[in-house]
Amino acid sequence: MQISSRFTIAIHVFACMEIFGEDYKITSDFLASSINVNPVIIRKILSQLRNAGLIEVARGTGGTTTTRSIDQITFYDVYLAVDLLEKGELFHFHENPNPNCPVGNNIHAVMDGKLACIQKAMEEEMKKYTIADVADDIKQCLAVTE
Amino acid sequence: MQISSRFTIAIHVFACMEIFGEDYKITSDFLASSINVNPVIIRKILSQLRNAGLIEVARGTGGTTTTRSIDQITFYDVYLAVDLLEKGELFHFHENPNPNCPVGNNIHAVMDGKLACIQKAMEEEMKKYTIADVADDIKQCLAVTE
DNA sequence: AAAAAATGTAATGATTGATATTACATCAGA
DNA sequence: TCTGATGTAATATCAATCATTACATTTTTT
Repeated sequence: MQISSRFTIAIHVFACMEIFGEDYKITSDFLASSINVNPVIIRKILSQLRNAGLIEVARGTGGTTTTRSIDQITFYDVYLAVDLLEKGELFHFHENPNPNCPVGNNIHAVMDGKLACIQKAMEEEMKKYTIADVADDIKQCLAVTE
Repeated sequence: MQISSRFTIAIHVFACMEIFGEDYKITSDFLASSINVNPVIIRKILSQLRNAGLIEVARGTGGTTTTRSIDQITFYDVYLAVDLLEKGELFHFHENPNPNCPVGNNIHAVMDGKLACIQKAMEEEMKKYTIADVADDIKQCLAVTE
């Protein structure tokens, strides 16, 4: 099963805030038009980012701003905000192995540590990339094609 | 979104094959009873493992065997066999960013490499663990509690 | 005070994937 | 031939994603 597109959409949101923030007011309609999804989807994601403390959203007047420097916002921060895993577990373990079976009785305990390591490897790699990396790369793309 | 329990079930299958393989015939009913899911689910997973070349399943008579030593079967092998990702991509990218927007036009190219690195970090960690590791740990659990 | 523009959010629907279950054709060995 | 097993189609339930409509609420502007 894939990780929800909410994640890439959220990164896209931040990129728009950085690239267009000075010249435009960043509304959900504005974002929806760049990302090409429904504005309500954007608003839900903005809510999640706001709840995670990553952005502030102006009611009434509209507009979105980051609460800290974008080189301090990692992919992992965004992932946590937007892709709520049940109890934070990446792997879905089958619920009820047979406790009367020597394997069923121990499989969970034996695998948990290994699965946690795998999840951690992914999360640590996610922490290496920031919104600033994405914004810089896009700026470079734009500079080249000018 | 979580990774399907087919993955942990498949590991459980291999563990049963190793722990019980000498004393019992490993049928889908036998496995279903230890894992506590429907036998048809097990048969589907066995099919996937067979298609991936990891096991052989005897028709008619029944029974399952591995095609190679279990210290040569990694979590990654099992994951690939069982959790078919669309085009192998862990992340679901929003499909149609606006090509007329400077951000929408470049976001995909700019992010793809980073997402691939994250996915690779996870896959490389998966390659570190084998079925033998799991089986050994279970044997140790059983030795202690005897 | 009213209008305009935007957010917050509930409600509904379509679609997809996971899992469970029934049913039955097929296969191999006794 | 009978029995026990696999292979697989068909169907159902459930949860999650994403789209969409509708509307209450908030803030600024006029």
